[in-house]
Amino acid sequence: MNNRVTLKQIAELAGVSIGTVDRALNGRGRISTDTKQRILKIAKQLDYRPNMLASSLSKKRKLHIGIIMSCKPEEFCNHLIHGVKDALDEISTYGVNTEFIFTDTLSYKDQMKAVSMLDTDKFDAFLVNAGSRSVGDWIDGIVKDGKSVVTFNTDVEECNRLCYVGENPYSAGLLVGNMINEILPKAKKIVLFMGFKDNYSHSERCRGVKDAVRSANPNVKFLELEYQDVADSARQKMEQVLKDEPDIQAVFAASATGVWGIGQVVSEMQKDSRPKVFGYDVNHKVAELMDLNICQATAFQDPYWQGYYSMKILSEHLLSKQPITRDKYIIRTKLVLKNNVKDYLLDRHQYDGFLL
Amino acid sequence: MNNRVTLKQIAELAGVSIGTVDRALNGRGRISTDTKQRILKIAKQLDYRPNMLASSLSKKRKLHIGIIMSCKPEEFCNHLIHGVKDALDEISTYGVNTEFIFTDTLSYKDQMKAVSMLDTDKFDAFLVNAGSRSVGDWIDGIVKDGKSVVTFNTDVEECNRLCYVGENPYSAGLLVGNMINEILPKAKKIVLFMGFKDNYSHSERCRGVKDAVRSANPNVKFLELEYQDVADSARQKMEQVLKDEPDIQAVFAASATGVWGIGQVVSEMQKDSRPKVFGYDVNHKVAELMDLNICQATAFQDPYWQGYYSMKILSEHLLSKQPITRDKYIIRTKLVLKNNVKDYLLDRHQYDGFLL
DNA sequence: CTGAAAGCGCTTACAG
DNA sequence: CTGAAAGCGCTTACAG
Repeated sequence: MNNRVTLKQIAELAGVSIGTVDRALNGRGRISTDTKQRILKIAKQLDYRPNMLASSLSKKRKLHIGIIMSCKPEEFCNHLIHGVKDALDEISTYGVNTEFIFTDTLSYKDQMKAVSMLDTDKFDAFLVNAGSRSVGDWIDGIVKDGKSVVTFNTDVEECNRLCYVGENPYSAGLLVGNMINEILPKAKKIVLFMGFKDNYSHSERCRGVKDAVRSANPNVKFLELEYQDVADSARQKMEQVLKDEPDIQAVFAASATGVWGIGQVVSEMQKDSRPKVFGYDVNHKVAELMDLNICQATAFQDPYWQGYYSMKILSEHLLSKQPITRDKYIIRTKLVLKNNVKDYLLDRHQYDGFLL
Repeated sequence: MNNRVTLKQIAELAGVSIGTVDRALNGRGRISTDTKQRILKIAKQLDYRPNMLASSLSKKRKLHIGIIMSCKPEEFCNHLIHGVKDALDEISTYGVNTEFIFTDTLSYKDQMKAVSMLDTDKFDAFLVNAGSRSVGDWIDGIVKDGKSVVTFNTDVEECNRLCYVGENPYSAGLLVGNMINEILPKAKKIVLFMGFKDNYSHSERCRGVKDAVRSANPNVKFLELEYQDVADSARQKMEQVLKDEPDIQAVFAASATGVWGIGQVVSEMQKDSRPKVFGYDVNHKVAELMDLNICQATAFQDPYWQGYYSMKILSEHLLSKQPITRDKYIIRTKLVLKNNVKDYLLDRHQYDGFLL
């Protein structure tokens, strides 16, 4: 509509039928090279841009997309889910529908168990929150069957996925490390807590923290601990490390679970002997610790938009047949302080008047 | 398509023509109340949701939207413009086109001069970067003519605009104030620089900074200065204030222009006598000052998404005839440190793999 | 290799 | 108050 050129206009100018114009423009069926060239030239001259509405309406396509992800912790995963669903709402009239395949954790075992019971033939594509490197093999198999896969929230680089949509955990770690430098420019000893040392996101976040702190403060010492992503375990490890090393000035925990366990211990300490706590992710417990000045800063991954854009990028690619141009679409991790943490505590991302 | 219910199916079930179903569902023309009720009931039972593609395709509507904004500083405004254009790309097949009305500044005078030469009858709606309170009167006149107005980037609350899309400058100020507290928990004297004291955004940002700092540090003293949003003016005021008050520990400037002027002066001082600088907005000069450890933190407004979503919200409202449900759509202002400032220095928002 | 025609789901005059 | 029909711009069998 508007002033835009249509197939019909091109057909008239070229003296052919609109079916032929379609063949020239979309490479369907057989067409002689010279009429094709003629039509292509006219289309370019007139700046023809196809009307996607009409195109979508006439090809009554059905796309079935599977979403493989964990459903807990709910406080985090619900944001991912809502993002995916909102994107789906925008494109469901184009014939896209989805099926969520939830697992309890992102472990290889859990994900493979869920996937093995799946009739993958029903699906045209998958969105996968790739929890572990080994999922890459499954993805490669799927891709070999001609299906498309986009990873989101966590990535597996060495596989044939189309692209990744999510944070860069190393950069996010640098940012938190930068904050530690601002608050404790002369820290001597810092403890880094990881849920699992071999969890890519956790270890990358810690690597970022270390690199940022070391670059400003080369003599700092780091201790690294694992808490199995369980708050009680973090609490116990924290108690132990405080006994062994009473002079630690800062603690970083790579997940909200760890922040909570550590925060419990710190809250029982004398105010002037407390180490500063730097966390990851936002939930009500973390917010509470920030309010008490126990946790100084945390990081927000924007899971809603990770879900939204992974879904949107995948389905637009499938619908338009246009190639995906980038390997990674990075959602920047945001630094959250006491004062703005409440802005990130939304039951659903867009509630309360916040958009981004 | 898909499994979704169509007008035709409803028509068959109700034993009427699809024209009648359309009249029932969309309140067009005359229709007897009982057939209307019957059709509405069936539609609800079947969960009928109109196919917006088909709807848009058949009503060959043309919407003309005017965008009133300043075109400088370019480093900032280009992000707004690109956001608006990208949103437009997504909806131009729905028959929306736009016209930019650029002014040199956001002053009432400049904006009214541009607007007075405008044939407002051509337009269905306006997006306006409302620079001053007085623009509200013009907006009210436009709205009285039956046109829709959305404000973006800066707001005028007391007028009949549909909604505002942009930052909350007071909250953003709180965030920067929070950062000052973390770095200088015992600051005694802080200078606040505003481009213009009666600029709403600038004064709100400063109010936020003050409130946040005072809540943690009640005895702090504030000095307030104006620099007419000119770097050289900021530089001179800074030199003067350092003479009068050599013991200032922190400076906040409410715009990038001010940060640059102030940063020049600070860079010429001895390292150990330098006050810490906290800024606003991101550009190459601010990034340079951060790299030199002169500016400790700055705030990022996300102008790209302000432009994108203001355009998207306005046009979706016009196209769908659905009411806008919120008065304000807030884009959260992000805290930027030395380490991540480069992630925000993009020629165009989505370049370099960053999405959000 | 090319054309004519039906159809996607909706809207909009036009009859009656 | 209601129906039948044309049309939005494109795609897709089906003829030729």
